[in-house]
Amino acid sequence: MNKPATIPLTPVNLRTACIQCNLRELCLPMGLDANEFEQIDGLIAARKRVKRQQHLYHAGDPFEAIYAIRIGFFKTDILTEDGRDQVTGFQMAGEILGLDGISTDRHVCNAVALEDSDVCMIPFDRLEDLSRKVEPLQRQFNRFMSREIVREQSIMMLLGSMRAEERLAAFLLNLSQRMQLRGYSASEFNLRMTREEIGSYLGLKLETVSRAFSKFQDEGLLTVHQKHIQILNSDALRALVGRAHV
Amino acid sequence: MNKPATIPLTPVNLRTACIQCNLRELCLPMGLDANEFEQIDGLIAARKRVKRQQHLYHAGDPFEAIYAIRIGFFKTDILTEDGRDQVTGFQMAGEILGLDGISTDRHVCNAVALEDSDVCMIPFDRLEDLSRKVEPLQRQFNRFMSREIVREQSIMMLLGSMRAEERLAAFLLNLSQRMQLRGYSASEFNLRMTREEIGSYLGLKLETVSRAFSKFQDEGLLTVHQKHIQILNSDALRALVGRAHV
DNA sequence: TTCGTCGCTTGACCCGCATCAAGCGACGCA
DNA sequence: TGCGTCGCTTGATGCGGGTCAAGCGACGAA
Repeated sequence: MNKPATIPLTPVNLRTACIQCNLRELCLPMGLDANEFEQIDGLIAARKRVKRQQHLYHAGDPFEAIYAIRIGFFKTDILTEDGRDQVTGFQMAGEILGLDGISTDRHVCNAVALEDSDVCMIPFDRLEDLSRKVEPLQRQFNRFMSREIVREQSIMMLLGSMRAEERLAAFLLNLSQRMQLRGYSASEFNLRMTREEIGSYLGLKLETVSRAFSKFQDEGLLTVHQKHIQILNSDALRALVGRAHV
Repeated sequence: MNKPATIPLTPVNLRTACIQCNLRELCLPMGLDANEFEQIDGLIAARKRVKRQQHLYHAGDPFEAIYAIRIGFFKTDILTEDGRDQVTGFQMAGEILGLDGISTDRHVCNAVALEDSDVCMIPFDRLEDLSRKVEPLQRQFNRFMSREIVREQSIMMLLGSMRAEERLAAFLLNLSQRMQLRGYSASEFNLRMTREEIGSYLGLKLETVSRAFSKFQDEGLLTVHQKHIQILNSDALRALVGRAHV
């Protein structure tokens, strides 16, 4: 459990952190008006750079803040003492890390950058204070929490009732959609995670993930070259996910 | 999709709803002091009786309130149009239903009573208003949301990395612990749900659940008679859940 | 009391995915 | 430029749990 060296803080003009951020329509302050933006001034305490493979926080660390991703890509995972390990999510720009720490005042997961990343640190007590004053912020925050609950429910559905290829198809479509939301191509992108991490997230072994990729490629649904994915037939992927079980 | 008749409202002295409730140390107002209890007066808009097999709400219904269970037992499930169906949780007294509806203003799950039940309806806008005034209520509510996130993460772990018997053992231990928290026996209780519902929750078929019960019984870990469970060796169950995968 | 239904148990069989194993290409480092 | 490592692919084999099927006991209705 060797923790990384202290993460350097980046000095920025935090008074305008959110207003100038081009993610504000995806992120926590989504939908706030100019006046409300003034009020949430000071929500961001710091920016942190997290290099690839570095931890943003560890399971068990005291919970003090949540983090909004400005740039980069993360995974969260849980490693139990008996060696069971599971990726619980992949997060990209505009998404929030650390919500699971609120319940026990300690982080439950590890958060690890899968590429060099940049996050906004939002001290939780400050967020609570502001949420009591700025109603739309309170509402947005509640929605983000609820959205996380819904997201996890859909993973439960996936793990509980889909077979390997359906899971991978669902995973790819989800990634594709989130890339598109951020202005990237929905059909062509680079995976940031390994086959093993995908498998861990989907409840599969890496070999099964690899085989499913190959099968999709053989069937002309997509092309894979290492981490580069090009989706050729997203309808077929959707059909896979949506098809009823006999 | 035949909806049940309107659920009858029970007239009660709602001004003292929480103060007089013996679940207040498990439920949302957990930890509030006398003064704060005064302030959250009016949080409960109504009580609802929900008879066994009746829906409290359906997936797709507009989200207006969350519900605190006073008496009874519920399941939540999702039924997708392609016939995939999954139980996403079982809820008992003091627990909160409906948090997943916040994100989209519509309920995502169905909530069905598995025995005659009694819930407190908490209109969500009223809760948001009060949360802005009563800081400990805000904190408790955030903790409940986060706790739901953590609960679902543990189900993800279970579905992603445990085998059938481990899943059932984890499920029984969890039930047992929650029974105990509510003053019931940890070692002897009646299941409210069918084998099929257990299986759906655990990502297994009902036959597999049944076989695992029989195996546990053969090994002397517990006795099963229909829905009546007596746990004889909870350490062995814990060992099953905790054991490392080779 | 009888009958029908529902939930559960148990057996037989089979399939999807895990497991084990070998090999290969990309990449980083000496 | 060569070598080691890491991530990935692919094949062979086995097993856990899904599927199909039969039967039974508890319970409710007539």
